[in-house]
Amino acid sequence: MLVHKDEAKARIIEIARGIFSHFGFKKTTMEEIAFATRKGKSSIYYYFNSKEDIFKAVVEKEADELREHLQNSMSMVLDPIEKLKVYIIVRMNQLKERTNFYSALKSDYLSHLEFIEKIRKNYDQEEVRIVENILREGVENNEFNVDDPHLSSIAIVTAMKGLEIPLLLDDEKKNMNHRIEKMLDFLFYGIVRR
Amino acid sequence: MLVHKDEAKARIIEIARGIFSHFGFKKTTMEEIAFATRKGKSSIYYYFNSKEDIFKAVVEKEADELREHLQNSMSMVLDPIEKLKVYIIVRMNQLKERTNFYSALKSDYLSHLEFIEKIRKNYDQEEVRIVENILREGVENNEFNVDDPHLSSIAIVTAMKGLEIPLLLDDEKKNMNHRIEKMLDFLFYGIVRR
DNA sequence: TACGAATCGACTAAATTAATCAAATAGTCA
DNA sequence: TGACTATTTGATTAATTTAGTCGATTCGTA
Repeated sequence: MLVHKDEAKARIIEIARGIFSHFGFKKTTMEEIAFATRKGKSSIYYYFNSKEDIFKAVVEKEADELREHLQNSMSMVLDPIEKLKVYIIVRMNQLKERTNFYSALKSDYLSHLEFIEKIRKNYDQEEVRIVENILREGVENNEFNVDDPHLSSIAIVTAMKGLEIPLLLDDEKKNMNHRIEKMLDFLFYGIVRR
Repeated sequence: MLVHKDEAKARIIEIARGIFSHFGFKKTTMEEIAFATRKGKSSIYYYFNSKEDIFKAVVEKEADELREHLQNSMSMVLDPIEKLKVYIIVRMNQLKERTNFYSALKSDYLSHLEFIEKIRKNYDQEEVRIVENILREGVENNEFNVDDPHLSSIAIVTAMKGLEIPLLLDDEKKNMNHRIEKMLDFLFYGIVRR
């Protein structure tokens, strides 16, 4: 019964993901989620307390998958320079694939909603930590020349955010990899100990 | 002033088309249309009397374009057999390209709304007339073997509608041309005078 | 049968939204 | 300029929509 319930929840999350990704948080109604899951609206509330909760679960699952993908990719690499490179590239490519989802969120220009911001900030902090760890490793290995890893990691993550915008807005996803490589060159030229 | 106003209307129609095509009629709000056109919501009402009116204008424009495309394609062809073939193929391919628009409409399962049905029926009648004319031509040329062109044209249009559904629902657009050809074979084997 | 798990319909309070209107602003031409 | 029209807008409202609740019903199963 416990397992069964979790299965049902997972199914709701997955179906809701599809709807949220197309219509965004605000425009997605509980009734649609219910209808798509072939349940009554009230049944959904048996599994989740609110629309927000479903949305959080969806985003968390999304984040989990991204996280996992990143960890898998990085687990192979030891050298901090390569690690940072892989991290950024994989991250950007994943984002590229998830563009639909994120652009749907943007289309609620309700994005300012507290809890969305909160989720976002949490995830940003996690990213900063990951990058920071890579930087520290690089400093220890004497490969990086960074005096304030924390501040630097914030700068790098911020730079990545900056690259997200043209990625989400434009459809010039083709030049993207090229642009990322450029940025990496620039970044390393300043960071790597010569 | 008159021209200027029409330009503004045309611009609103075009921008609204984009929003409708993504969110469907119901989920699209006047405020969004206004925001996207960089106008106040009330300004939109200066150009259109209602949301319905905007939607009608959008659909009409869409239909006009399809019509024009069909006429262009058919103007080249004289033989009724070829004409019918071209008509069906072009029509289905156009529909394929416009799938986004139509599938957004489906996602309002408010599609039942009277006026959407009405628009649809009007357009269906027009299609029946076109096909009917082609059939009559074919009968006169002694190429077709059809005793009731009107009824037959309804049958053919209905068959095309039948093909629309898998086209809209599935994403197997690849097999589509193949399927259309099959249908045409079947159709002609029964229709063409041997 | 009994008992908890799951579903559902009916309902409400709150939020959203289409449409209106009167007032403000921009544009034009004599 | 000033008078007149075209356009835009903010405030408002009436109607609709929707998130969330609750009590009742059905399902599964032991």
